[in-house]
Amino acid sequence: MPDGAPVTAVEETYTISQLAEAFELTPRTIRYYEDEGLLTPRREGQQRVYTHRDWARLKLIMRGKRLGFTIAGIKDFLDLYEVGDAQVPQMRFLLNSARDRITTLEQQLRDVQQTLVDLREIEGLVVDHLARKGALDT
Amino acid sequence: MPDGAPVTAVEETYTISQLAEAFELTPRTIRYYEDEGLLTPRREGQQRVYTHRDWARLKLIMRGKRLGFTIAGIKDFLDLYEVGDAQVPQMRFLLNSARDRITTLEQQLRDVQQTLVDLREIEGLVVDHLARKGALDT
DNA sequence: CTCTGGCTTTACGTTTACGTAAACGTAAGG
DNA sequence: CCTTACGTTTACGTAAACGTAAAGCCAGAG
Repeated sequence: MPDGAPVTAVEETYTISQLAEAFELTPRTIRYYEDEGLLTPRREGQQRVYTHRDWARLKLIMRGKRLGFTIAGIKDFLDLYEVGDAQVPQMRFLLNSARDRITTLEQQLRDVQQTLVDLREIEGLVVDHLARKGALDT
Repeated sequence: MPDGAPVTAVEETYTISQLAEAFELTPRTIRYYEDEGLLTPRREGQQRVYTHRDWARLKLIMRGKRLGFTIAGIKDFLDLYEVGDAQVPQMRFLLNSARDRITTLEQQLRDVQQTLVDLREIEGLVVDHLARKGALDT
C-alpha cells in the first residue's frame, strides 16, 4: 500500500437519479436545490457526483420540508450544521439563528401536540357516533 | 322580555379590519380565505360581519399555517371540527381524514423533536466554542 | 353637499417550488 | 454507425398564496 493512500475505501458515490429515486424526488428538484445552494456536488466531466455528505444533507432537507420550511429557510438551517470553520462574528450570527429557530420550533411543537389532542378527541367522537348507529364495522 | 328572544346578549361581531389587526393579517388575506371556503361571514348590506365562530376558525387557520399546511389542507382540517351534522358515509370519510392527519402529525412531532435535539446540540457547541475564545459576552 | 374613512369588487402582478419541453453531449451495446 | 439510456443546460409554464392598484358604494362629519 503506497504511502499517502486513503485510509478508507473509495467513497461511495451516487448519480443524480439514484438520489432522486432514493428520496422520491425528480432530478429536476435536486438540480433546483443545487441552484438554491443547498447542495454542491462535485463534477466528473459535466456529470454531477454525489457523496454520503449530499445524502445526509438531503435527509435534512426532506425533514425541513416536512416541517413546512421554505427552501431558503432550509438553506439557513443547513448552514447551522456546518459550524466548524466559522469565525467569531459568524458564530454569533449562527447562534442567534439557531436560537430563533429553536423558539419557532418550540411553538410548532406545542401546535402539533394541541392539534393531536384535538384530532384524537374528534376521532373519539366520530367513532362513538358510528358505534351508536351500529355502523362501526368495515 | 318577549317570547323567543335570544337568551344571550347580542353576539359580539367584528369587521374585517378588526379581525385583520387581531391576527396580523391583511383584509385581502381574510377575503382570500373566504374565497377558498375557510370562512363564510354573513353580510349586512354589502359588508361582511364576523362572529366569535369566525374568530375561532381563524385561530385554527393560523395554527394550520404555522404547521405548514396548505390552505386546502386547512379547509379539510376545519371540516373535521364541524362533524356534528354528518351522515354515516361522510362520517367514515372524516374518520379516515382525521386518522391520516394524525399519522402525518405524529411524524411531524418526531421531526420537530429531533430537530430541537440537533439545534440544542449545535447551540451547545457554538456556545462552547465562543467561550474558549473568551467571546461569550454581549 | 362634499369630503373622508372604511368597506367592496375586479383584475392583474409576484414569489416560491418546482414541471415540462427542447436541444445537445456521451458512454454502452448491438 | 445507430440507437438507447442517461446526463446536461436553457427557458418557458404553472399552482399556491397572497400583494397591489383601480374604481365604486355608503355612512357620518363639517
